[in-house]
Amino acid sequence: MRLIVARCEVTYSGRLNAFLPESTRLLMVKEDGSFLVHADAGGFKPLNWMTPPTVIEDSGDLVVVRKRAGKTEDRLEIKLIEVLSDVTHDMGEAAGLEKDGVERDLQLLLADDPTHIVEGLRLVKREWPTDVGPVDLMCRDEDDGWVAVEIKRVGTIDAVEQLTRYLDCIRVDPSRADCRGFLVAQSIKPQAIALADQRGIACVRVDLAVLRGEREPELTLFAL
Amino acid sequence: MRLIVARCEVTYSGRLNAFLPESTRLLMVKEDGSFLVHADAGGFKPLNWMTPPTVIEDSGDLVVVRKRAGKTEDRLEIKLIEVLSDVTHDMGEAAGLEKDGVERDLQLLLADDPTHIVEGLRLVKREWPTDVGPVDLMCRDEDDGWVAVEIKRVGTIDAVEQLTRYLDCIRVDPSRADCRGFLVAQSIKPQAIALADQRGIACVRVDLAVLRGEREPELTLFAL
DNA sequence: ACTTAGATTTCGCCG
DNA sequence: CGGCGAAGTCTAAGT
Repeated sequence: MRLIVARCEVTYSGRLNAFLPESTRLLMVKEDGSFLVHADAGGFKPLNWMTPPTVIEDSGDLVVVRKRAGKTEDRLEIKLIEVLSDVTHDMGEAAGLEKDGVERDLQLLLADDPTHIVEGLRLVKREWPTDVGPVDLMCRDEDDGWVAVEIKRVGTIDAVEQLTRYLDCIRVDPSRADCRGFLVAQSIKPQAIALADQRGIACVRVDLAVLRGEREPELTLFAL
Repeated sequence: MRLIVARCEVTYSGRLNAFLPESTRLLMVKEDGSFLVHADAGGFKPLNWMTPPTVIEDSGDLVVVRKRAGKTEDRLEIKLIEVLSDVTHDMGEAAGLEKDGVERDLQLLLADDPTHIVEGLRLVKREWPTDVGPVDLMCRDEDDGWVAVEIKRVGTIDAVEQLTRYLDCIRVDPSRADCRGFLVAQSIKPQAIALADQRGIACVRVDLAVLRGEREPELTLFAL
């Protein structure tokens, strides 16, 4: 990885056009061809960047990063006015990132015990296929009625649209014409709830810690 | 900006949990409290990060970055195994980024001259409000018929869904029951065109350079 | 190669 | 402050 700290001007042309006037910034050149321009503020996002594959030309006072993007070309030009530092470090190969708590984990926990969604619910199949994509969970309720469940970390209007498409598909089969829909998420947006109501889709909020049994539900009615 | 190159382990807990085993990485501490962990590959996204406001504690062999996130706390722990480099640069104040060519620019240009969408079209209002969000442009055609226009940089199936929701809402008013829908974009996906056709929504491709009058339309029929 | 859906999405605007 | 929509979104997976 090469790290250059320099006063510079940056011009980007490609999917849009952008210009950065003279200032001191960090230029990062990764081993895989990634190129990033970072300011000393502004959170995790670079001011400008280019993802691999790139071609980088460095003529000393001008760095040009290019990439083929369809029929046109993405181009990043950095005019170096004063280089304050220019070092290269060998970092070896990267080690993998292990994550836990994303949508897939929610789905596995709920598949393991669908009663967290609604009492008496039983899993028929995870990733139940339809013509327009797989339903996260297909279940049966206490009365043996079909229930299609869409799981999200954050429930938005798009999730309701997605579940609606599935239900349209599922209900074509007369034996599943009465299939109900559930949107299950850690948090659900008001507009999603409104649209779900319109379409007769139920919304359920779940808590990751409760699903794991690390914490008791806040409300336990008539616990026996 | 402080730049540390070190062999380290990283643990994140917050919205999810994540762990990075020992490897050499770049730790970036920005003046505004942003903290980033970059590998020597993987594009513009850091492996781990935290956006301001943060509290950073550095005990020499352990760096802890903390942030209040609602009722819980986000926490990033970096166990330093070997520090290869640790330098700080003063970068002064940041200079603003100027962008051009995003959806907003398209919308302004088309609002200024809707005839680029279809001959004879006149603007009634930009960001015309409905119950499910604002329509980009509400117009009238040559015969005084209502026309709702959705503008995107890239027209996808989602854009058609969005415009459909708007139209459902708009057409509730009997005086606008015949309102037509237009999807206008620099490029439109084949599937979006197919769905739009099904729903009687027209698709129009526009060119940023043409809108600006920098270039003539490729096809001029019977130009007078 | 193209499309779909997730992401600690982030970011900016507007209420 | 929260909701909502755009983003040079990026990225991984499926087709």
